[in-house]
Amino acid sequence: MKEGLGSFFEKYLDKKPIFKNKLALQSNFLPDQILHRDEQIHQLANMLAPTLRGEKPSNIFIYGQTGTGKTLTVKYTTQQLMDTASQKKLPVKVIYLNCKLKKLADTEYRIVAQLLREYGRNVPPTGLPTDEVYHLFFSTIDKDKHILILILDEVDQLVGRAGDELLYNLTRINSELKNAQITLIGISNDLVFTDSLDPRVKSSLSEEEVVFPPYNAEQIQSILQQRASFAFNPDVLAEGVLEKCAAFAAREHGDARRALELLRVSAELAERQGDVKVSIAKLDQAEDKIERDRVLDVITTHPKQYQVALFSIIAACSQKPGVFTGDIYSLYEKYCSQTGLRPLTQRRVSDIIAEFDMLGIISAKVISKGRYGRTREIGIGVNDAIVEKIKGILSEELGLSWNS
DNA sequence: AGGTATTCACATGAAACTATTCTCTGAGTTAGG
DNA sequence: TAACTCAGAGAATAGTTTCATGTGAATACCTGT
Repeated sequence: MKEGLGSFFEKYLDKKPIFKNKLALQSNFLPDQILHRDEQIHQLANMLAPTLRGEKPSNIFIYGQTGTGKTLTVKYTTQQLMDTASQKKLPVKVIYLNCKLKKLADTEYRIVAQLLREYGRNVPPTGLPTDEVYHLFFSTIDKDKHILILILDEVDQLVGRAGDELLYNLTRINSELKNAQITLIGISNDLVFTDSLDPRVKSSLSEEEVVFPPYNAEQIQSILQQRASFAFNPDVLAEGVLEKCAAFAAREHGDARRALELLRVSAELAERQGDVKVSIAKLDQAEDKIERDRVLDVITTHPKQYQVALFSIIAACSQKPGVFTGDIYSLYEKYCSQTGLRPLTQRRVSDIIAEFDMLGIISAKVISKGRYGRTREIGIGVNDAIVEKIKGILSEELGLSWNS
């Protein structure tokens, strides 16, 4: 047994590795050359340049769909800016915050707290009144003269969760600061989200705008090429893999992140299966695996109530197609009493169903059945193999069986 | 027949409530001088 | 008297519940032919 394992490891080491540098395929990898975004980089650089003369640049609003290189470009540009600034000893500070990160920067309080942390002041995660944190921030930031460029990634998430109060305060804060000045860079992939903003916030946040169009298949392919040359040892990619990968991602509104993930997972699969090459067939497997992992992860990390709800949905859907919210809810109540769980209200379950729909695990469409009311028509949103997996997990987690 | 009005079964929104986690404050307690 | 402890007050937040209002189209109900 021991020897078997030993030789396994030895073989493993002998094998020529597929990856040279796996990090290059991670979405936060910052290559020193960014392809197909020259124009946007140029615009950004122009907008931010006044910083170097000690003038506050306009606020900038950036939008484009997911995986179009927004974050990457902004990080790259500000990085360059910082390099120049620190060479010339100019007082510039760049802070990047991703508003989607739970528990870190998704509410007003947490953002200000996080900013303070960037300035070296530790702030408790709770317990303090919000305005006290604001005051602290105020005095901290105004202590010495500098320009702060604050990048808020995925601002739409922040506004959806916490309202535009924070943005309003931040845009207004400049007039009250004596020394420091703040410039906001908002990044969003929701094009219509600015409509829901307070008009004052909207106009001051988007003094300047930069748009990131989706990549086309060709561009994605060259991006993949670039990353692949970093990430892989030569000759591990089979003919046509990059092409297919690019085509696949281009189909989904030019999302480069997807393409990179697909490529990475394919290679991981190949490596694990002991192949020396990444074949085209691996791409399909990888696509499957990504989807499955995503779904299963969602299920196992959600609380019991969600699981019972999903259990009910699957149970109902496997009986007959075209299931409605009411059916689900009564089933749900039944299963709740079986498991000894206190059932949630229908209002809540309705939201849970909507959430599962968002996650793509089920498909729920609001339809009107005329005289017979308005409800959601619910169906399963993933393929059968995954459903079977889900069934297994759920019945184990909940201790319910599928035949009642 | 053609046109309105109803009506159903929830959807969708907003506000209020609950439980949890955390800080801060100040009264009471302790130990040392 | 200074240092320490510990309960209670206040905050922020997530997850709900409660209450209120909205809604699309299949039917019921008219109306006039």
